[in-house]
Amino acid sequence: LTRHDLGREKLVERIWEWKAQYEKRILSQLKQLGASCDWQRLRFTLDDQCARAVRETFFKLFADNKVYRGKRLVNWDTFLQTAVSDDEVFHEATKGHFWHFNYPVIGVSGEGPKPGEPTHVTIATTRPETMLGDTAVAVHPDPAKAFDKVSAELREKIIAASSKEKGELEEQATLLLARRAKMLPQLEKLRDMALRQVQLQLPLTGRTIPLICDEWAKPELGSGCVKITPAHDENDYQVWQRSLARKGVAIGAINIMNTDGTLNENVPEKYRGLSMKKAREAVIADMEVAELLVETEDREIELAHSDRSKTPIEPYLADQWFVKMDELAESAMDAVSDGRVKIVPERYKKTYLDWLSEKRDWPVGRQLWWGHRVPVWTKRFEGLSQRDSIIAESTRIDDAIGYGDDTCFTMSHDPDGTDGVAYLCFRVAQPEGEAEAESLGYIQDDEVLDTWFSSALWPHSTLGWPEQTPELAHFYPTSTLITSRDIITLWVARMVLAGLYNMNEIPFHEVFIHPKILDGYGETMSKSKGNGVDPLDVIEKFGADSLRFGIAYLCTETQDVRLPVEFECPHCHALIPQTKKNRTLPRIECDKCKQPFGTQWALSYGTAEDQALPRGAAVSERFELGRNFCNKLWNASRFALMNLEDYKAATAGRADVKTATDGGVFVAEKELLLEDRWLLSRLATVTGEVTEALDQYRFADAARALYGFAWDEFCSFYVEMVKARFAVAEQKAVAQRVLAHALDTLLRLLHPMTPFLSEEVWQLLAEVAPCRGLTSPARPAESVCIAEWPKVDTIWIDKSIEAQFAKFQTVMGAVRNIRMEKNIPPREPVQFSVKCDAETVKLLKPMEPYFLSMAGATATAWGPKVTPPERSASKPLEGMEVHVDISAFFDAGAERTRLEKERDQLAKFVDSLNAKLSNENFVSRAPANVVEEQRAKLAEVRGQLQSVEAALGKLE
RNA sequence: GGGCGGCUAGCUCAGUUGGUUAGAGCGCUACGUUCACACCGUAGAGGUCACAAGUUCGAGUCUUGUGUCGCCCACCA
Repeated sequence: LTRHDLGREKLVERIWEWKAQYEKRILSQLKQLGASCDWQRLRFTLDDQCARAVRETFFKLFADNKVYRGKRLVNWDTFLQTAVSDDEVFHEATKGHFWHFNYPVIGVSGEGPKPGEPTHVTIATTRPETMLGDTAVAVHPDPAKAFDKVSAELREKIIAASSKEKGELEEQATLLLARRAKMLPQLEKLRDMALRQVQLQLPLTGRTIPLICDEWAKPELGSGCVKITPAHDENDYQVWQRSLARKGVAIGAINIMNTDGTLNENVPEKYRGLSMKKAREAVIADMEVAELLVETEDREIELAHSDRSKTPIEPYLADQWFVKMDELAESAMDAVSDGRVKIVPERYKKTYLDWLSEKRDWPVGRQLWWGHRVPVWTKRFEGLSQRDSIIAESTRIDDAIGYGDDTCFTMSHDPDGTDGVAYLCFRVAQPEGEAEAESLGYIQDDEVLDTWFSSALWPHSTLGWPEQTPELAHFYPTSTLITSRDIITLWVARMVLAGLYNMNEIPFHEVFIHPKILDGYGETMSKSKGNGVDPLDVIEKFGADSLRFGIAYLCTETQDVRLPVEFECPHCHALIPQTKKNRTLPRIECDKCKQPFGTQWALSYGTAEDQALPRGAAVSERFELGRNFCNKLWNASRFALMNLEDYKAATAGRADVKTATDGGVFVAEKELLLEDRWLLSRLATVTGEVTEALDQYRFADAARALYGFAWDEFCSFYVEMVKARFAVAEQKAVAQRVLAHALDTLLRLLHPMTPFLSEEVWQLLAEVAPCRGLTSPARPAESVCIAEWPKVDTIWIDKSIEAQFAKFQTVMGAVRNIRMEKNIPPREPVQFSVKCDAETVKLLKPMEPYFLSMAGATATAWGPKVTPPERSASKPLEGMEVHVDISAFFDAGAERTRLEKERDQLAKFVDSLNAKLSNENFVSRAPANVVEEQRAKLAEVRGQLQSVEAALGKLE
């Protein structure tokens, strides 16, 4: 349905119906979540406020002389915005024809062509119907020069071209030369005719049009002459503009199209009311009858197409409201240049500044029927007397309303006389004033304002402007605007300039431009394409925190994100990939269970049967990451809570304690085990990383840091280790305190990304451990969302502790690795020994219980003099050797294979290091520390290689 | 046509100021359900970092060019 089918009132009614449907859905979902919302009140408040602010702004601009009436070409989507039926619009995308027409020459003041001059000018067009709006035919002002220029360009191309393309290009050059020889005299003759202002007969219309000179005519194409239709073609429009700027012949512009896509009263009667497509047929037929159709040529043509209807766009000339941008744009540029508004990432500053620097006036009118209507009433006048009476009337209207500040009256005159238009603008809706104006013959403008006009006011209009509300005073300017890059110019720039204009103050301090989510094919998700995911479906399937965390995880600085979409079969829960084909279908059959289900389209254009089908959700597997993570967190939290039942807070003020950053106290330092100090160090480091990442809008970095820490360090190591300590009475209390504290901090850090989960655990944690904290045990906030953001406890950050712990992890990894490679059954106990220095022994010996619980391995010996058992699998590590006794599983062949593989790898590494170090350039030019590092590495790896070779030798 | 960005494992993406043998999740392979978690655990396989030239002792990282995909703007950045 188009607006013409319905009429304005019905259309608006329909839109409200659609809105109401959406609201109902949202409301019911809010209810399910237990939320309440006075939606009606909110909606009307916002709508009223918005309308008021729009009118106020427009009035200010109008009174400030920043609004004017101008002309521009509007790209008209004939299919979507007009009443013509589907078969009356052009659908061909690239196939088309060139029609060659002859326009008779009637010379200067009708005396006909001079002897030797052509009697006809031939033009070619892909859109014959537009000839009814022609206002000139153009020929190049200097065809010889134009030919030379094209030839020169072609020659440059030939030089740069590959040999394959060369032949073709050279052929083109030859043709061009031949054409030049043949056509130049004729074109120069036409140019001379244009200079003496020769007129042509425009067939079918009875009008005469001038032959003019303009660079748009291309001597190398067609006949070298081009018809000019300024009201329906962008390039012709430019020709018109140039002709106005030049002295001499100024051509006109005739719009031949109604807004419903039919021809208007500016064409001869027989064509009026025809659609453009029908008019084309008629024009061609009539030209043929008049014997002015020279030939028809098949051609591939490029036309601008509407993104939505896929039909070609019909440009047409329209009178429009413009807002002058010079001062406004300047103010918005300054705000960013001098840093009052900071754009993140910074490269988008360029987009913003470049666009504004053009200071192109903003056409604010739109030929739609929904939106804020332009609050201007107009009345045409002819002659001075009418003009004077209109001025008198305007005073009367003012009087009728009673306050003159709220109306603004201006007039514009036609360029050529005393006729013109009077404009009345009302500041606020004034039924009496408007009625008075209408009774005097004023008509309200039919256009509505660009949607970005009201959007530009968003930061202050939503806070009640133009009233000076407390909200406005408190919240304006806001802190950060978060948006997508494709509306930096449309929205961000305009919000800044509107804010500065209305409020005299920027609307926000920072603008964060986030990446954009695309579908699996790299296309922008959109409702009309049907390739989106419904966040509500994602929440239904994966959970709200999973969605939120998943999005944060994807929010990297540079990249757009591809999100392959799948339908979830409501019957068997299989996932069916969304394809370009199935994404617009109202019903789909499941690949797996072969049962049909409905999609989001079932409601809009499915049959009743489709609508009755259960709906398949549109989701993406990429949110599994978030779901798994949340699940992991939940289970780890459950474990912690279970084991904190007899938790006792630490007592403050003990003498033998480590003093923390803020002077508070915890447990004795000597009570803390290596793993505690490792965890606290990591926790402090990660807190710093997350805080910094969030401060800089690096959401993915924050999410990744938390994911890695929570899963690989907190769960996989600390929680695993703490299990063993809970079994030992005297170790339990300290472990509990550290665990409670770590979980507490982790929840605070996670809260921005997993608010529901962290809040739930926070509440449960408060039950078992109401008083917690490292430095000064205290009762935390009653909700995590108001809990203080964790500070970085730098006192715990200890790189040497982390390095020591890494040693433990490496040995653990080596033992596990050997177990797997030797196919030792998981529950089979093994024994191992480690050759290492005395310091490492001190470090690792206390960890023996963990080797048992986490790798099923018992240590038999530690120290520098350890020798491998008779039948063992060995692994060289940095400064250590791990030997696992595998007498029960010994397989000499397999062990040899493993060692040989290891040897080859190490040998390769040694070679590459050797090569580097024997390169004199490297040794002399690289920084000393880098060279030293490489040397140390080489020594280390050589040692490892030797031990592998020794183990191999022993096997023999 | 101009501007911006992407191209790294089968897929989706990280990769700081150039410096060890380039990482993660999913998927894949093998093994494992007994004490938080199979939405799990342990281990493993998998990469000519789009291509070409250059700078450098050394390039995924810097420079230039080419290809390709995407977005924005298009008489003008």
